[in-house]
Amino acid sequence: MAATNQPILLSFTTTTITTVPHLKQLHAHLLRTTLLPSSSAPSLLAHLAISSLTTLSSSSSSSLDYALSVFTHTSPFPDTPLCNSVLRDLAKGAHPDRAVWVYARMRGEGRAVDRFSFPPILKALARVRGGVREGSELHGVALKMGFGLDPFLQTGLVRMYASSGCVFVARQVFDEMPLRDVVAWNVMINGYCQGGLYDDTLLLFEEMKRSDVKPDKMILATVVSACNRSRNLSFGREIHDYIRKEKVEVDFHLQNALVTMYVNCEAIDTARELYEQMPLKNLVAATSLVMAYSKLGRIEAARSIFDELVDKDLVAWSAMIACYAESDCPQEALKLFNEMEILGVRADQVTVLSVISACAELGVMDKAKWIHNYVDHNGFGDIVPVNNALIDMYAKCGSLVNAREVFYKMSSLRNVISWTSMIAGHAMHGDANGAFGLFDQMKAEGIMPNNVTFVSLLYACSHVGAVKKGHQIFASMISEYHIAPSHEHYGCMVDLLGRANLLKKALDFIESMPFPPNVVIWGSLLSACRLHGEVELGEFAAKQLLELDPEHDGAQVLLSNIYAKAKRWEDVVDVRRLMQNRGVMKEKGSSRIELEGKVHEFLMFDRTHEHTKHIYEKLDEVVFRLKMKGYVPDLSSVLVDLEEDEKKEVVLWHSEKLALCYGILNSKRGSYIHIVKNLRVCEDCHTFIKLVSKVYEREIIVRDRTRFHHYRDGICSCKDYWC
DNA sequence: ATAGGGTTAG
Repeated sequence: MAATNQPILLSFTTTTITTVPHLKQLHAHLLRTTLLPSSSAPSLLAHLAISSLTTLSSSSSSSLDYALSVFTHTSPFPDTPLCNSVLRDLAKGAHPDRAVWVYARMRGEGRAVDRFSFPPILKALARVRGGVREGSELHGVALKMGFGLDPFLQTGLVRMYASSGCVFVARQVFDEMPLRDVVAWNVMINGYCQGGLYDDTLLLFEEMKRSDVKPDKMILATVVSACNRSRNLSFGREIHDYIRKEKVEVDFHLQNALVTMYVNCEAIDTARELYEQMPLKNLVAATSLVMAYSKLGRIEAARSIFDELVDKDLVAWSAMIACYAESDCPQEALKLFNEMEILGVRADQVTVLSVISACAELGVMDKAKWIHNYVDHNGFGDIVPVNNALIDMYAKCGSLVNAREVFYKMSSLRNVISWTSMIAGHAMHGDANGAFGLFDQMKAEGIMPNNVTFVSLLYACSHVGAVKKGHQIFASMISEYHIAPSHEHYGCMVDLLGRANLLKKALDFIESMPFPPNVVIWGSLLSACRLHGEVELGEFAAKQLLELDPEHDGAQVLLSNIYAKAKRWEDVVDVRRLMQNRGVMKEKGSSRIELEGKVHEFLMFDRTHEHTKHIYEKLDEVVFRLKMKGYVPDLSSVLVDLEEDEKKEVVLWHSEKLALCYGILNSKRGSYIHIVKNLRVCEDCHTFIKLVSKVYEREIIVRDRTRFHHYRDGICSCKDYWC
């Protein structure tokens, strides 16, 4: 027996135990063997349990608890130094509450606490919620034992109090310290920083510089991170200068803190320069750069940082996927998600939310169903924000039926965002009554609407021209719900009044605002003027808008539209020349169509599709047949003063018409055609698609920039109240 | 035998 046991024991004592099976195996051996001297077994076992605790302290709680039970069941109970070192490991691990537990066991077993016990327990208590209660008790115990002036104890107390939100008590202890070294200063400074007291952070740092303690790299990292959080670029730069002047060693953490600080203080070029100097690219710095470039819409810059990373973690992947999802590149987002999956990186909630919003933007039912299935099969199905995102996605993919299904399945989990997503969904499909009904139901269930709920409701009103109801909702928002209207609410009202051709009232409304109108508000008025051919007020609105944003392309496009409608070609030419001089580009219209799970994208005049020839032939045929039914191309949206024939071509080659013809080619009578357009559908295309739905007997669903149009038998769900 | 500092991000 001894001969077979010995080598196993030896192998256990010379290597670290890292897994529970290891420990269990050893435990079993020790319990079975009778040959070990009874006195040495417990101590050996306790040591081995410790060696496993070191690595297990950050793993799953069940593994940890097993090792802990081995530790606490050794007899006699482990002595104080042994317990102290266990406390140390537990305090820095993933389950600091277990340190508190061991401390309780220690006391219960009559083991004395010494000055070495306090720092680890305090550290653990600093990381446990509500730990300050036991922490202050411990404070008293330590004072009674005469350790009051022990710098290790005091530093631990400062940290414990500060991280429990008791910064003032922490400061009191700090002020009582007879000797404050760089660690003590760091803990106090960090305490202010974590507590959001950035002014105090920087003040204390200044105070430290006046004392005889010299700042080191760690304290500088803390201070730089305070500059980051408080967006204090100038102080951050000063610290950076100090670091260079004093030749402080810039390690990983410090470099990281500097890059993050520059990124968040919108000094992205400086951040990039520093990043380029890093010998090893750190994930955190890289990810914050990716996110910063994403916010600026610089997709290629974000991607190049991302591509350089060798070991990408989930956050890096998620940031890049979100970058695409938020920058009008839903297909790239899905592609990247797929690559991530192939590499075996497991998505989390944040990733999934980005992917759902990419699917929403794409507007393709096939993909919507795919991600929904993914959600259900990967354990995200009960997460409220995920379900809310699914509701929004289905609405944006044209299916209120599916949106409702998700909504009803949520039952008791629904929150204000779930309801608001449903209301917004009905609004975008022009079902105002559905939206109002949901609102009543929501109130009946006691869910308080928020400002976004009201934006959605007003939006529903403006899509059907419900002027009276809109006023009513706007008033009740203020009086009943005490929500102060924001730019968005005023924008909806201006939109509502403007579309209803109450332009003067819209202007009055703008003038009644308690704060200056913004670009969006003037834009709403301007587009209403375009709709109703109102030149004078349109010019006024455009002038106001361009004063706020001289680069605004939409204003110039709309203004030239108004002039074109009034056949004021010289004015059109002037505006266009202005646009060209300023390099203003009109966003190109594009339309997507989904056929058998494949997405085809068309631009205006597009001739790149493999079936271009057939598509244009079909277009000729469709135009011919529609003309027989009385279709006359409406040229009023054409900006340029061309010959009539040329204008016709410009109108007929709009991307949605090309997509539609491709759809007719590839579908049968009685089927659905689903198109997503990035801009608004023009008036001519609107008429054109209505006629196609009748002549070719197709149901056509078009999502444009602001809403859905369901065309069937020559009629559109928007009842032509749109634009 | 055993003690105090920076892990940041969506």
